[in-house]
Amino acid sequence: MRTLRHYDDLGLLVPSDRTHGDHRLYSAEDVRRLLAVQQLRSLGLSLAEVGAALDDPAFDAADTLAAHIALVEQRLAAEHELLGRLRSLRDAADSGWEEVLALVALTERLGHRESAVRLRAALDAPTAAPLALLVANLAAEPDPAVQDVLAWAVVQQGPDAVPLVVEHLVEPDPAVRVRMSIVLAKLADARAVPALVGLLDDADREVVSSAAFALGRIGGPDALAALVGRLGRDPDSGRDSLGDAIACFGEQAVGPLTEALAAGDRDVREHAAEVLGFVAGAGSAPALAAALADADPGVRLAALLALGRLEGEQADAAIRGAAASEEPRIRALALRLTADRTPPPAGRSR
Amino acid sequence: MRTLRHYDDLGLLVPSDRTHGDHRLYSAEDVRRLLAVQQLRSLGLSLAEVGAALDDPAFDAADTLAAHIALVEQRLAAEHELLGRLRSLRDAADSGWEEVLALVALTERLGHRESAVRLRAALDAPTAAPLALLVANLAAEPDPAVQDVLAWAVVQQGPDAVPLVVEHLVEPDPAVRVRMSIVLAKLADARAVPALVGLLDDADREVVSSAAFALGRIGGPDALAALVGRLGRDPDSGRDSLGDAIACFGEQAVGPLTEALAAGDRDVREHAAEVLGFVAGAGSAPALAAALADADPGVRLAALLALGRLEGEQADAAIRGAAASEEPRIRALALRLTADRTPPPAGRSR
DNA sequence: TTGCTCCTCACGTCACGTGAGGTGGC
DNA sequence: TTGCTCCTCACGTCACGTGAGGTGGC
Repeated sequence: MRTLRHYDDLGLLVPSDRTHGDHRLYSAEDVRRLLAVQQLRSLGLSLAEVGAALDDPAFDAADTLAAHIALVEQRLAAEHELLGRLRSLRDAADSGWEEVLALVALTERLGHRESAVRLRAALDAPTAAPLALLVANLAAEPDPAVQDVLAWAVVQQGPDAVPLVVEHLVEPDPAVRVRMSIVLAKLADARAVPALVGLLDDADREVVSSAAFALGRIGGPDALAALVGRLGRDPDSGRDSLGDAIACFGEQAVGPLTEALAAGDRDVREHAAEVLGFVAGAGSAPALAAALADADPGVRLAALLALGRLEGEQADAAIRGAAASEEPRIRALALRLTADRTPPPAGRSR
Repeated sequence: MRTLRHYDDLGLLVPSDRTHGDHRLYSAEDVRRLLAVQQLRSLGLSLAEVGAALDDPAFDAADTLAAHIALVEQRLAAEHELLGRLRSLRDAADSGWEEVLALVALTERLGHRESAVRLRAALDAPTAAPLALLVANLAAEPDPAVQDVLAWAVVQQGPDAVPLVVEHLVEPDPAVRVRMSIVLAKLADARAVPALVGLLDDADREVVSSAAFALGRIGGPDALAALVGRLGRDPDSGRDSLGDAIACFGEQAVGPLTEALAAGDRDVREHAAEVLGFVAGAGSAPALAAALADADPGVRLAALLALGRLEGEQADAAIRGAAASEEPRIRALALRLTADRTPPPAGRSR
């Protein structure tokens, strides 16, 4: 075996004896050392490192392994990125090397250090780039101007982009999750709903807001149910975006909101009442009128405020009723709302 | 730049002209070729492949890329495995190289092609091996005898093993998922519940069964709710394991099962009735008695059969009542059950 | 005596990096 | 004339693989 001679030459494993005919003779101890060498080599250490590990008492095991792990992690990340690039090129390769070269050139420009170059590349991209490349660069792009162009390019490609964009919703950088949510809002495709629903529990407020916004744009019962399920859970900062998103559903939202107003706990009921005030159409009035009798004063107040935002006879009647409440705060607010609600002139022409 | 001379030597990029002083002169065309070479190199192609790609029209782009992708995937997998080994060795490395060598040797023996060697290694392992190594080998082990020893060794290590075992619940091989579920059943730790609940929707029946079994052993309201949520969804083969698992909860299961019996759809109600017959204690009888009046004949029959498995006065009374049913099938079964239920001799001694 | 194993050089791998020593253009 | 760049060999990298030609033990 050549390897043994190589180790002998290096002085890594010198057989402790030779025969008369100069053949190498390995003792049991030599064999043990050989095993050790092979074991350390199987960890990816170089022969020099192996030699040091076995002979130099100052050569620390923990340090060496830690450094080696860092190195392997780095290699792994590089290979992973390369693999991603190769896969996104595979389809283009059917058209031959020119196509591959053009795409690699475009990729290089999209990853250029000068944002001006990236911007030019993004403007050129839609005609030539495969979707996966655009989406990957959108995720990695730091410059807002270039992001805009890439997002526009992705949205232009239509529904095919949805699964690719959804994959990036799990990226560690919250800004990327926000960006991708906004693109999904524009694509408005129901396949994005489950992943966006997952983001409603995100640790980052901006992410939650943009996911809620996207769910509002996409619509559908699942999205609505998930949004209503969030009611009452956000502190002030997140409430508005959630309400806006639910308001996108219009009349459809009245049913679930009414249920939440009837069955949820205090915070949920209060929030549901608030949001009902933003839902277009008169369907919300009965539920809000009923909520004026809620057990919790905060909910009663929120219901009255919401009624104040609604138009129509039912809301008028409920507010008039509240003006006779025993509760001073409710009474005062109801009177004020009544004053603001100039009744439409008789005949309602306009 | 040495690289240009190297490409010149190889004939990959020969400058189209030289100056009087023999300096290389690269034309615009040469520069384009250089860019192409660098682009293809950045994909990880060798210089020989790059040369062929640029010069040999028969050298297919799609084939080359596909082969290259396969190669990179293979390297990536190997690096990934190496990284796993290195990480599991990192902690041991504090004690020095001897410890590392011993662990590598043990790892080699645990991965040996002869199962006899692996068995010996597994028997030696508990005293020396870190948990992650045992768990990884348990997942990869093909021989049932060795699996048993490794599973035993993992269980011996107690609750620390739980997160490591849980990670392997997502492995592609269903047999591995089953094996890990069984280990989790023995560890009986609540941290495993969410992942096991996920396995209840697994495509593989055996996996679902073993996950249900493990959830039954672990217990807790979440596990119970998830199991009850599966009622009525499995074909015949999966029913028994689900019922057995729910039966592990004893009296605790009566409440959720009663709810399912009242509110679920036909299959759910029928299955809930069946399982109630296996839940120890008399708490099930009232719900089953009520289910004798279910709208669906299958549910009525299942409730009666379940009552037949229960002991106690309430069950007796319900069965006697059913013996007066207008439904021939119910009447016949009830009479038969009444005959089988010899009333306990007066005095109830023993 | 005949295969057979093992021996010692020594070149090749892959894509260059790095001097050593020399030369043309500003 | 003086730096400066570029030139041509040519060795080194990393862990061996692979002959070429020779020799000891069965």
